[in-house]
Amino acid sequence: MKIGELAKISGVATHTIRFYENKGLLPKTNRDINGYRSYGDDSTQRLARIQCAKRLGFSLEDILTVLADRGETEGLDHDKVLQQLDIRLLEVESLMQGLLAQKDEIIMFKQQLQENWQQGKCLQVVQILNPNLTNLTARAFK
Amino acid sequence: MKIGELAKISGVATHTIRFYENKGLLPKTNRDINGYRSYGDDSTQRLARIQCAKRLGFSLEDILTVLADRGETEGLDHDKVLQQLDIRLLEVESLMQGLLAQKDEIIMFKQQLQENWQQGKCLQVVQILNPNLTNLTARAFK
DNA sequence: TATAAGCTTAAAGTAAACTTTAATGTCAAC
DNA sequence: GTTGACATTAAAGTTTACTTTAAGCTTATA
Repeated sequence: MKIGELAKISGVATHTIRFYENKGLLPKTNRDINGYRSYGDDSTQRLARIQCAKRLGFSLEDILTVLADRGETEGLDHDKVLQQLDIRLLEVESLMQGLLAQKDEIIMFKQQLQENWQQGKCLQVVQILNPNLTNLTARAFK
Repeated sequence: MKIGELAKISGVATHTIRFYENKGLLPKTNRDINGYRSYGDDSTQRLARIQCAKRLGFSLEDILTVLADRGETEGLDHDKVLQQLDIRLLEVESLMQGLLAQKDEIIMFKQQLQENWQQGKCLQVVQILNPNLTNLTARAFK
C-alpha cells in the first residue's frame, strides 16, 4: 500500500502521515525499490489509534511520549490511565463552562443591544463592533 | 498616567499594552519629556472595550479591523452587529457540542476500561496511553 | 550613592498541528 | 512520448496572542 492509498483509507492526508513519521508517531516504514513508502494493514490501525487518542483530547506530544515508552517491559497502570482520563475530563468540563459563560454573555449583549441601541455601558463596546467583520474562527478562551 | 499604572488599573500587562499599540489596537499616545508613554482615562475605557470584545469571542484581528474603520462618517449597522453576534453564537454552540462529544467519549472509554482491562477493540487505544502523560492542555478539537 | 524598580526599542521566541514550497523523480494511461 | 497523477526531501510558513530578550535609559527609595 502506497502512502496515497493509506491516506484515503485512514482519512489522514499524505503530508500529515509523513509529518507523523517525522515526529516519530509512526515508525519508519519499508520502501519500495523506487523509494516510495510501502505500508501494511497495521499502519491503518496505528493511525486509527492516534486518531482515537486525539479524539480523547490528547496531544501529539502526549501520544509521542507514550509511543516512545512502548516496548518497555512494564505494562501500563490501569489506575494511572484512569487518572489521566479524569484529568482530561476536568479540563473538558472547565472548557465547557468557559464556553457557556461566553454564550451567556453574547446573549445578554444581544438583548441589551435590541433594547436600546446607542446607549448604556455595555453598548460602548458595540461601537467598536462593525458589520464588516469576517474571519470569525474558533477562539473560545482567553 | 504611565504605562505601569495603566497596566495595574486595566489588568493588562505593560508589554501587552505596547503590543496592542504596535498592532494598532491602541493609538500612539503622547510621550513625556523622558519618552515614557503618558495615558489619560480614555485609555482605560479603550482597553476595557478590547477586553469586552475579547470576552465575546472576537479576535484582535477583528477588533483591529473595526478600529481601522472608526472615524468614517457612517455609523454602525445595528442589524449587522446582531448578525455577527449570531455567527459567533453558532460558533460557540458548535464548540460546546464538540466538547460534549469528547466528554461522552472519555466517559464511555472510562467505563469500558473499568469493565475489562486488556481486552476489546477500544482498549487497543489504552495500550498507547501511559501513566506518565503530562502537559494536558486545552485542546478541544481536531 | 547605590540599588531596585520601571521605562524604552526592535526582534526573536513560543505553542500546536499541521501546510506549503521547491525542486525533482516515477508511473500509468492514451 | 507526453500528460497528469503521485511520489520524494528538507525547510520554511501558518495561526494567534502574546512573551521574552537584550541592551540600555530614568526615577524613586534607602
